[in-house]
Amino acid sequence: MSAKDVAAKAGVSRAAVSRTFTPGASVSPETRSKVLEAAEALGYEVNHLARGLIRQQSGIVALVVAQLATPYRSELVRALTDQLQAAGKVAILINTDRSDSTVDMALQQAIRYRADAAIVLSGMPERSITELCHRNGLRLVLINRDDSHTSSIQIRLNDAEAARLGLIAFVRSGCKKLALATSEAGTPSLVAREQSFLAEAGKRGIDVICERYGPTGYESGLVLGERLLVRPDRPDAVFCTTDLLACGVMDAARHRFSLAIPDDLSIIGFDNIPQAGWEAYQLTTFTQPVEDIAAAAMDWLSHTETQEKPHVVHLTATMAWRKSVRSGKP
Amino acid sequence: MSAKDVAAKAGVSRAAVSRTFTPGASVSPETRSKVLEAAEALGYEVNHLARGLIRQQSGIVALVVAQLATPYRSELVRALTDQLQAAGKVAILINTDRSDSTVDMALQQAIRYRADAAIVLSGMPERSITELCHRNGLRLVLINRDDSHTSSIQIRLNDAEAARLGLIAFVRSGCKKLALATSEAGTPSLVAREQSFLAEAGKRGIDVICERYGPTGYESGLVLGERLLVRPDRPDAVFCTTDLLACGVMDAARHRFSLAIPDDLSIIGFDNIPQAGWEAYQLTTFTQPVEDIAAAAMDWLSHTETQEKPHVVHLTATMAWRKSVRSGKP
DNA sequence: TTGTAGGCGTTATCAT
DNA sequence: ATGATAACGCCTACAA
Repeated sequence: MSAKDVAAKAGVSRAAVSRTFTPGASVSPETRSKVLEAAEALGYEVNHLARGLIRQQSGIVALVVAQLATPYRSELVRALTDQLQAAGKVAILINTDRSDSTVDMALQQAIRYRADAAIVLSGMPERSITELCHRNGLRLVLINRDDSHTSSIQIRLNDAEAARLGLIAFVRSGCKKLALATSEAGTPSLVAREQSFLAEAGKRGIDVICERYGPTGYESGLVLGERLLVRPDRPDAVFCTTDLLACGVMDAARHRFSLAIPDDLSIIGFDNIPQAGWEAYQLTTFTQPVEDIAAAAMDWLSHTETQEKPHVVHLTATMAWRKSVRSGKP
Repeated sequence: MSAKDVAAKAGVSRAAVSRTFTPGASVSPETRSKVLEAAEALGYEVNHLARGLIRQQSGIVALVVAQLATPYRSELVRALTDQLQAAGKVAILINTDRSDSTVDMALQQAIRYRADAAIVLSGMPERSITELCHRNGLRLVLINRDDSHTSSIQIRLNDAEAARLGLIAFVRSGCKKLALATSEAGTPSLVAREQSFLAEAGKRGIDVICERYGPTGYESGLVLGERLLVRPDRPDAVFCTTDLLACGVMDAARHRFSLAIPDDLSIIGFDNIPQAGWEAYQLTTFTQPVEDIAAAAMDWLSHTETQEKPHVVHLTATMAWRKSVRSGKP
């Protein structure tokens, strides 16, 4: 089942077989068809391990991700694999849920398989590992990460501007008592949203109740909702740094406090996960441009000229208006 | 950055380097440490492409999946990659959303990278491709698929028994007018659930309204709910072959027909996706044993003795009682 | 325990 | 256009 076997069966040299499977190589139509026929008969498939070895590029791209089962993450991974495949590459998926140091482990694994690039969706690689990647010719795509380094690209969102718009929406709709709900994850994008919301409020002299709890998931939202709504100075608007948190807050408001949304409480989230559009939520939020993110990564990967200066791409999450913010005037 | 470089720096032979990185090889502690030191200094990592080439096993396992962004699928993929990594393997993710023939393309890709195995979560490989996999030593794990073949394992659920239990639950709670909602996907597990529900109803002389529409997602559930609830003989219980469909049906009932669940309408789903546990749904459903599924796959993969007889593993989805079925007596 | 030599399946270079 | 030959980086007898 190797090229040698095919060559023997077709009565040609191994080189001829190789050329047949190399786009743009010079083979006569006759030998080509002889080779193809023999390959078909033998069930031959080119060995990409061997090919990668000699070509010095494997065609492999590593996807480093935590919390894959989360709506936004799975959507992004889907978009990424989709576009990667369309470009003739193959994705290896590395899960970093177990421990925090595993982002570095993941990158090491990527190096061992001589991946052409690694796309990091979660966690933060150590500087030393980043360096190691660079030395091993592993290009890095950092999505919503902070650290920058040569031979890598960062893809960023307009988190700050979005959060600012969220605050303005609350103010315009006449909300008086504003709150912010976030998790303890402290990832760059979450922090950016939080700080920008707070900063804009401060600029306008508005007080914001700030609550922070647990991991970034639905259950944390439930807890955050409870904490916020039990207060004597109950807020009438909550900006959640994530849709999952927002869903939790909404459910807490409705089912534990019998509040109506948006009449008693306005909510804004971030990500625009599928559930945000479900009838039960109809959440006003910001859309993660997953296809654009994937496209930006692909675009940079296809530009093989390894620019030495760090590269940053800014993408924008646009507001998706639904029904979780009341439209009344002050 | 190859073993040769490390050997030179450490003043030993290439073989010594190789042995240092091969668990259970005989190296003296002194040479070992010399090698490790040199490797560290040079940033050396074993090339798994080359290793796979000579060992005849790459350590790669392909995950073939469609609709990755769906809650159940992403959960399963997470469990699979997790356990794969724990076993020292690496997962390549192949997305088959684009066209139907791409399951075969996916398997071809897996062969080209000399994957040790492929785990198929979606779609159905052609018989000829299955054969090709076998010839290329690619072991196949089929999850909830029909076709069987030598050198492959099937992992199945108790779909039929679960559906039967669902019907019994409806009957016991005094529901009179039963319905079944499913998609047009026609995958083996969906069909099994549907037919078993219908069969048990038939055995008891109960009529079931059967509605089928679109892909297996929330939006289809909305449509199915609408169709079912607009009927003059409106059902008071709906078995949905999937939680996503169930959520859609529930939302249609509540928001388009102002029905209360479970008082006016009882619902049972399947999968136990995270959303089924959300306060807004509290859906009674059947739990996909994702960790067990992954464990079963891993277990079979670790047994390297390639049994020639096709192997089938049966796992059970247990009922998760929540609040979408009324508990009243007839 | 250590080093030497051969081969895994490709592709690239160089003749022909 | 085709075929021989070297090389990619590694592992594994085999011999020392």
